[in-house]
Amino acid sequence: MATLGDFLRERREALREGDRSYSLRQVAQRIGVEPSFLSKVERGESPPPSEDTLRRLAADLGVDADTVLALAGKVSSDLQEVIRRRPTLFAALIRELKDLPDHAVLRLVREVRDGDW
Amino acid sequence: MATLGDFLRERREALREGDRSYSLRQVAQRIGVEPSFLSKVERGESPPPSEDTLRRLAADLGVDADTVLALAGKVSSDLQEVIRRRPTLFAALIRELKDLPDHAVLRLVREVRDGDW
DNA sequence: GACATCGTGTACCATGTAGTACACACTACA
DNA sequence: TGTAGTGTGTACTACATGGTACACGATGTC
Repeated sequence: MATLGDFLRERREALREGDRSYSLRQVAQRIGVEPSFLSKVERGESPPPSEDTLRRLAADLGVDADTVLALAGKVSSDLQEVIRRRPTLFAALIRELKDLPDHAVLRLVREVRDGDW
Repeated sequence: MATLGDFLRERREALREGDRSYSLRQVAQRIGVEPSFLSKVERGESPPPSEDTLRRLAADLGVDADTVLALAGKVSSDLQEVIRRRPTLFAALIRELKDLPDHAVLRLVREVRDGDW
């Protein structure tokens, strides 16, 4: 699995091929941090930004926020809140699904979405 | 919902009815923190302890660790890791289950546990 | 060849986290 | 009636978090 920094830098440089506004400086300005800070984040020299900053960054780069947060070692606060509201219930579920293959979990997601739960 | 401090204090004092070793000081010593710190935690005057400390405390008091962590505004690190490994997949699932009633989620847990997933 | 833009290096900082250390006053009880 | 144990108040601390501020040299572009 790529590191957060590599992932962000690769994505930004890819976008930059077709759009000069994806320079480190301009992205930094759009998401509201100092260029030097974003530079350090992309090179893994700084501990990852806050959830809010990561979300703005993910949005600017057009990538999935949950993925970026995961690479930063974080879990979205809205998911955490769902778990905190019913901790034993969701803990049981997640531990049950821990080792299931993707397709099985996905089947579950669809079942819930389509079924009359 | 009770606060962390109230929950811990009530539980400890209940245990203490039948066992003098559940004084604040003795519990503090068993779980490896200073009595003054545990006192502040029980009165909500200190930000919640670390996950490790909360786990030792939950174990000593014979209560569910996930519940205690939730009251402390935290989510068990092993659950977080499960999500971080497959962030989009688990994010989709959890958001799907967010507003489902307990019995529906529980049914899901059992289905997975018993079925051939 | 001037000027803008680029990424980076260095120094700094406010706030939060997760506690320790120790003295104090009260209660229990033998 | 002393002494052992109880909960609490005050002061302090080391480290992590999440950044800012600004100068620097390289690059590109007109």
